[in-house]
Amino acid sequence: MPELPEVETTIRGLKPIIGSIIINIKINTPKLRFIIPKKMSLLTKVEILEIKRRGKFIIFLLSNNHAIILHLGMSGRLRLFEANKFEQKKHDHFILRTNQDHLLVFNDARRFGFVDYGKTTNMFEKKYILRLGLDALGINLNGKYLLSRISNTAVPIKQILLDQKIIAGIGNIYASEILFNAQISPLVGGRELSLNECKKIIISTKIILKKAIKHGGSTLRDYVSVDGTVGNFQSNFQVYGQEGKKIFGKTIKKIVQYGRSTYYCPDLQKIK
DNA sequence: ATGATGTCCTGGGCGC
DNA sequence: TGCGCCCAGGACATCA
Repeated sequence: MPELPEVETTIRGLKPIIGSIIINIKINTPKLRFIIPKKMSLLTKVEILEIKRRGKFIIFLLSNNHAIILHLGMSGRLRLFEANKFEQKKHDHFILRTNQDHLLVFNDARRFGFVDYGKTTNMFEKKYILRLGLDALGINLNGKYLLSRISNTAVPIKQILLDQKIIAGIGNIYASEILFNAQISPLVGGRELSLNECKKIIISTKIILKKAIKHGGSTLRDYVSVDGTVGNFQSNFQVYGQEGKKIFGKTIKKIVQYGRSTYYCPDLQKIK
């Protein structure tokens, strides 16, 4: 579910617990995508120093030189509650209580998400972090970088945008929206793209993702921000989920690439 | 290496 | 109202 804008919206909503002390952590479900390290449930009297994002990963830096890394997967969400207003729900897998009586709750119906914990130095050496490409909103991400990463591959650009090893943060919804914005066909192979087209894609990436963040992300089924409010960028989708509708008089089409839906407008996004 | 497919899960929506 | 089927925002493994 959650792509970069939803993860970013989540992190911004977590500001109230920065500087708080963790009192305890309750693990209701020992295994999500991976087994949750047991020693995390022993965590106590540790300050949350910082909450960062890397691609779609959420990183909590703690005062004991340890870090929690969390991925929301497809259906995961983090919610923040006042302790006295909280009612546990189905799929609340992980509950962190702070000294301010905030509860941070990780709910994930499909359990494709995960929570990991360990020494900060070790956490940044995890392969799921090391292999990430440049962040989609990173200052270093530019057309030249994209070109250098894709100039040898026939993989279609839609699939390339989903590859976290190349650009970290884009998911299936925003990939379609970005390519529509850049007026580039999702079917074009990486090696067919010029530097100028790569530049266009990166510019569109930043435009779309930033705009989505401004709108609090997109809510289709699962996603809500930490206070439970829904994002509304979905009302700005130009092509995603819009099969058969017209844009500038041209029809939007849905195709399947690598088992994932792609929406685009063949008349406006030509394969050169 | 590549690309197509399967897998981990639950739940919502739709057709019947 | 119920049932079965298909689909879903992620990421990875496996197979030919």
